[in-house]
Amino acid sequence: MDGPRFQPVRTVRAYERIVEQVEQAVESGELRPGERLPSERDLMVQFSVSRSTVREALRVLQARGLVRSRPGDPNGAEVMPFTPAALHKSMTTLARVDELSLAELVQFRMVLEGAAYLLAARLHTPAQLAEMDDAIARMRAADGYESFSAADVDFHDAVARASGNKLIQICSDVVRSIVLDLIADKIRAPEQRRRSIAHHEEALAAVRAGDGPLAARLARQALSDFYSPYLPDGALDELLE
Amino acid sequence: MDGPRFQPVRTVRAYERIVEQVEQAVESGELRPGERLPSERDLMVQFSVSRSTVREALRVLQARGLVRSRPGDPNGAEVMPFTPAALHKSMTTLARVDELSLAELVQFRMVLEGAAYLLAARLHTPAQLAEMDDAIARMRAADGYESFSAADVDFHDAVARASGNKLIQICSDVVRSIVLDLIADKIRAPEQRRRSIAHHEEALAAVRAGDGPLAARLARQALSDFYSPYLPDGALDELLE
DNA sequence: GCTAGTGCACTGGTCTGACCAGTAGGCTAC
DNA sequence: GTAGCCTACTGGTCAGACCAGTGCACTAGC
Repeated sequence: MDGPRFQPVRTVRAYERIVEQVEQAVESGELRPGERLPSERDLMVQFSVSRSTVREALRVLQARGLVRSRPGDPNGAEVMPFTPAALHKSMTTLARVDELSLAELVQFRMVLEGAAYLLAARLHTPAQLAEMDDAIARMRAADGYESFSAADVDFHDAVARASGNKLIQICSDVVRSIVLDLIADKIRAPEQRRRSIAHHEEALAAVRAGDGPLAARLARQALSDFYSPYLPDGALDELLE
Repeated sequence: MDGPRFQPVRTVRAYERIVEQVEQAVESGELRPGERLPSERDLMVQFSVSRSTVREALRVLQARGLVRSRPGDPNGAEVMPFTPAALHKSMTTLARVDELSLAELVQFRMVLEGAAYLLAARLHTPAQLAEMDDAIARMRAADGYESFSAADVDFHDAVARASGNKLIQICSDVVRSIVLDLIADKIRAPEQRRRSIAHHEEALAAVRAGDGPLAARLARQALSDFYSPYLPDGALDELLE
């Protein structure tokens, strides 16, 4: 049985080949964000396929967030700058299909935010600290849950950016929005906001002082406090050293 | 200017409506993995659209990993169990477009693996420990890079599973394969393998002893050692407390 | 001369109807 | 009873058509 090692043949659909080619052009930088693809009618000539096939390929590319098309646009589809939308979508699906529990999501947030604070404490710039100060000020001034939440998101985003790691930033953002979405219907007591602000201030002080481990621990603690009412008892304890 | 607050109208394409409906059916559990969608010709009747529109919707659903279709199948498209394939794809794209540096990816791995070890140290089962032992044995017995790498992956996967957090497990897996892919062309000295095995054994001992923080630190250290040759000096130091 | 308005030539979105190569399951011939 | 064929499906692809939009060049009015 040691004859020539044949590979299983993979029947490749025409539209997949188109997707591959365009994808590769984008990834190699040959096609840059903002540039335009030829029109569908041009593409069908270039790839010598029918328009349906071109369109199916474009649908896949669009689902992956690589291009966007607009009806009536005299140019072809636009190559998009990267957005975490596709990442967000697939993670949301993962969470919705109930493969993921809320506890797992919050745990993941604790891990990511902890890392973000740890890094931010060591790498922050004065401008980023100012952003965090500003966000906390807006949290304190907020007159409703919506404005409070917006400022809160801004704060966390500033920390994530200060971490210098875009992947941490993106994933934090995605997971945060999923978690907030899942508990959106639950009521948040205004009293919780005061405690939340205090937590943020403590963590920010640690960041400012350059004490990464402390900042990380405070961040995890704050998340645990905030979300434990929605979770089984002790679900997050493992991450609070 | 305080008239009725009009919402900007969003023109919804027909195929998007189909995607939404099917997606919702899958997420709500109305359609379970393994079940079949009606055939395209049936769907065009049910949605009262043309087959092209149905097909474009199916392409999007397929790109999201929700369904799969096979030519000639007398049943319709199959609803897929969740796979992180879509997640993997979008993260790979993110890395390929050069939005992400190798350093950021490895940093992210250090964060995730650290968390996995921390949790695994506290939650592991005897069976999972046995899997880790077995993987290390196979690493030691490996006669080539390929078998070594496979055993290595098994080890890390066992740890990730022992963490009890599927999101950590999936993301670790995705990021690991991306990183390995990025440095695949670089040569790994066999001498590195011995050191790697020693690192794994140390970390496993810490896991077995239930010392999560130690296991996490060792795991991060091991990753840092392994990848630092491919990275700018000090790129990972921030995560080694 | 310059601007405001109007066509027009294009775009993407959708539809219709057709053909092909596969597959599975029932039917027939052995 | 079984091996093999037949048929009625499937998804993949093609061709050609229509529509509602969009941007731009051109023109009519100032």
